[in-house]
Amino acid sequence: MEPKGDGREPRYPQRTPASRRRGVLGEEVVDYVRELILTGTIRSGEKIDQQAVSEALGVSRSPIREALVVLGREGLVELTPRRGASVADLSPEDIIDHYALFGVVSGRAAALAAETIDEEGLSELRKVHTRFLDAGSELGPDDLQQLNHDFHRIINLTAPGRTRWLLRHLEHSVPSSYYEFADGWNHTAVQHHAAILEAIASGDADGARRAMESHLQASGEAAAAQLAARGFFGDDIRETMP
Amino acid sequence: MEPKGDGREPRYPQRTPASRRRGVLGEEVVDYVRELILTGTIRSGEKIDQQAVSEALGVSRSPIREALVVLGREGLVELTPRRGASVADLSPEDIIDHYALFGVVSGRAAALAAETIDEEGLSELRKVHTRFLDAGSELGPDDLQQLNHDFHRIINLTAPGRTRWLLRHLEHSVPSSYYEFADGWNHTAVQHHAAILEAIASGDADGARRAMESHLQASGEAAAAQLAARGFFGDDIRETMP
DNA sequence: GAAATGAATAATGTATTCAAAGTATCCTGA
DNA sequence: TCAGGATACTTTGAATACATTATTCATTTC
Repeated sequence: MEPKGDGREPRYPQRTPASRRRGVLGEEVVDYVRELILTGTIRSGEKIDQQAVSEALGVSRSPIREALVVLGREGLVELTPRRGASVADLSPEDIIDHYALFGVVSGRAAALAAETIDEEGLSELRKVHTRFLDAGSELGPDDLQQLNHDFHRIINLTAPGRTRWLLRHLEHSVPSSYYEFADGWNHTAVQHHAAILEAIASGDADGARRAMESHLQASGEAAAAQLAARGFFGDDIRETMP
Repeated sequence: MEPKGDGREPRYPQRTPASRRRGVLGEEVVDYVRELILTGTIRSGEKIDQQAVSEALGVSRSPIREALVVLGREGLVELTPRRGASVADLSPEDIIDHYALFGVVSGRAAALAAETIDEEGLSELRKVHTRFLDAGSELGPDDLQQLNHDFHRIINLTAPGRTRWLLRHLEHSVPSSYYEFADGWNHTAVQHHAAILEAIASGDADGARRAMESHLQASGEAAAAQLAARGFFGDDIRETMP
C-alpha cells in the first residue's frame, strides 16, 4: 500500500503571473520553470509535466511548450522527441565550465573596456567599486548584488552588441543571484574587482582579460559549491544508497 | 498603379520536410527559416509571416511559433510582443563580433587541447590537416568543408561538454558553409590551421589560443565580406537611393 | 488637402481539440 | 510466482478554433 495520495503531487507552486498581458506569457513561464530548476525545486533528470505546469500557472499548454523549447536551447532542460522534457543533468564540472565560458567572454569585454572606456565610464566604475568596497552592514544582499551587477554592466557596455547579447544569455541560464553571494564571497569579489579595475584604468587589456577570467573562474567554483551544498546535483540519500 | 500582383508574394519556397516524423517538426522549421535568412532570401527587418511559412511547409502554425521563438533566442529574428517576428537587423560589425566570440570560445578549446590532447587525437589532427593541405582539384567544396569541420571538431572534442555545446550554437547561428569557403579562403585557412596545429602539438596553450582567435577573426571578416557581396546587409539599391 | 477618427480586415497569441505515441495495468499461462 | 502480452490510460505533439490586438483603408473634420 503506497502512500500515493491523490495521484499528482502538488510539486509546482501555484502562481499567477503579474502581468497577464498577452504576448509575454511564454517568457513568464520560462522564468518560472527556470527558477524551479535553479532553486532545486525540481531535480536533475526529473520529468517536467506540461499539464502540471499549465495548471499551476493557469495558462494553456501552448506557452508552456514554447518555454520548454527555450529552456532546451539554454541547456537547462533536455527535450527527448516524444518523451517530453526533463531537467538537464548538470554536473559540478558543467557549472565550472559554464563560468569559464562566461569568463572568456567577459574577459573579452574587459579587454575591450581597457582599450576603449572613456573617462565618464571609468569614473562610474570607480564609484560603484568604492561603494561596494565601503559597503557596511547597512547594505542588504540585494544591494550588494546590484552593485556587483552594475560593476560588470559598466564594463560590458563597452562591448559590441553581440557580445553583450551572449553575456546576457550566459548570465541568465545559470544560478547567480541565489547562490553566488554567500558567506565571504563579497569580500573575495571586491578584491577581484579591484584588480580588474586597476587593469582597465591603466589600459592593460590583457591584464584586464586575465583578471576577469580568474574572477569568473572563482565565481564558478563558489557557485558550484553552493549548489552542491543545496543538493542541486542530485547527490541526496536516495540516489547514493539504493 | 503599382504592380502589386495577387496580394501575397510567394516568398517562401515550398518544401516538404523529409522526415515528417512527429516530434522534430519544430527543428525542421528552424532549419528552414534559418536558411532563408542566412541565404538572404528574406532580408533584414522583413516581417516573417507565420501563416505563409505554415503553408509553405504544410504544417500548422504551432511548430512555426516554436521555431520562431528558438530563432529569437539565437538572435536571428526579432520578436516583438504582439507584432510578430521579423528578421533581425545584423550589421557587418555584428558578424565580426560573433566570430570574435566564436574565437574566444574556440580559443579556450584550443588551449585545452594543447594541454590535454593525447597522441591519437594529435595524429588524427595531423592526418586531417595534411589531407586539407594536399587537397587538389579532385576535392569538391563539400569535401573541403568537411575537412575544415573535422579539424575543428577534433580540437573541440577535448573541451568539456558545456564548451562544446556553446560552440555548436555559435557555429549554427551564423553563416558558415554558404559563405566562408570561397575564393582563396581555403589557402588562407590551411595556413592558420598549420599554426594552430603546431602550437597544440608543442603544448603551447596560450599560442594555440591566440592562433585560434586570429583564425576565427579572419573567418569573420571573410564571412562578412561574402555576406556584403550578396547584399545580405540590406544595402541594395532601393534603400540607398530612395 | 492633410490629419484624425473609426470601422473593416488581417495577423497574432492563447486555448482547445484530436491523433499518435508512450506508459501503466491487468490478465493469462507456463 | 513470474514472464509476457494485450488493453486501458496518460501524455505528448500537432492541428484547429477563438479572442484580442495591430494594421489598413475609407471617411470625416479642420
